[in-house]
Amino acid sequence: MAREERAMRTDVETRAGPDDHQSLRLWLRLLACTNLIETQVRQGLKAGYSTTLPRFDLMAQLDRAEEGLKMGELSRRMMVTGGNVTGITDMLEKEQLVVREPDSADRRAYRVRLTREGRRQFRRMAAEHERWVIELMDGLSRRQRDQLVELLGVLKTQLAHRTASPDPSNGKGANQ
Amino acid sequence: MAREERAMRTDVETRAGPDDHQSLRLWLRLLACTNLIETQVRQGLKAGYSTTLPRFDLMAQLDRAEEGLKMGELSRRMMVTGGNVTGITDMLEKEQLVVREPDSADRRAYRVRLTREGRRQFRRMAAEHERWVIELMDGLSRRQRDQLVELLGVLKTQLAHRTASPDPSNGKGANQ
DNA sequence: TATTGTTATACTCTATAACTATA
DNA sequence: TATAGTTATAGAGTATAACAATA
Repeated sequence: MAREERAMRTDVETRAGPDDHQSLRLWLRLLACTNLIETQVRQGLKAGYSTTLPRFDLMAQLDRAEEGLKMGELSRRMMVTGGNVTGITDMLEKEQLVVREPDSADRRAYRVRLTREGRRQFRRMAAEHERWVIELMDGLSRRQRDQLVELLGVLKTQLAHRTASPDPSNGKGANQ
Repeated sequence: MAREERAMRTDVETRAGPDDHQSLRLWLRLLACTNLIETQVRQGLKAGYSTTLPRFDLMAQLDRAEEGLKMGELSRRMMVTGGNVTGITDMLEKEQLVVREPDSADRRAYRVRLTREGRRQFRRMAAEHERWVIELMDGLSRRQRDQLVELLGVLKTQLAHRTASPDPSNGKGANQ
């Protein structure tokens, strides 16, 4: 009988040597924590809802956009190229969790929206997702979590400046 | 002429609402920071070395193992199933960056090692990788980085307990 | 001409499962 | 029987690039 292989990408920090630089250790630790949590979340989404993180992400974007979003807007928000959004939307539409509706102002465009079932399912997922996260984080004190949120906020701001737009002058817009 | 689509997975935090729970905000922020950095690193590895993070990871494991590692050991350390390690190793071997050598003690097994060229290239990559990371982190003060390393250490420890081995009694070992 | 979205293609990473050769 | 590693397969996610319809 076949062996069941099971593996989860989790602790990349094993590749840090003992005398590595502080920033490198920080990065590997950051990555390790993220992978540990992400693995759990992915498995939860798959086991409980047969869905994936990008699908969850797309639905999350729509959940906060009553009037729906155009494909290009989804693409930008998810930071993913247009073709991918088409693919994910196709799947979700086939499962009747989202619909494409014609955009009244631009006949090239659609507005993608959650269906009622889609919204219902997303809310359920999101609530459970939050419970997972809360549980995963509960080894930290409230104060420690606050500190982390704060420090990561600083880091994120710094990173955004460095990474956001390699060439903002290139305002080609949309799907890019 | 075709439009060049470019996208980087970066800021997932856009999916957080204003009144979300603290742990959820922490998680989304963690994910955002990691994605921002990871995107940069991936691009750097691709642009400068035509390689990927998993390949880098495998080479990093080997760099710290003078006598090489068996496939199963690589699999465990990288937290990836055996088939994947075979595939990545195949590619690296074809490029003469690693070699499989017969294991003297077990004729079923190989020891995978970096070639001289592989080690040379890895060291070069690793040095540049570290420079990228240092630069990405340098918006934080030394003290802030220390705090982060510390707090993430706590988090990681907690997570490891929760996630490490779903069933440690199952000592089937190896490729699993 | 430029933009919106789709299609087609290709590649990497991943898991599952069956298979082989040794142990 | 169990383990080491491979092979085969399948699927998701991603990017690139060309395309049709509309602006």
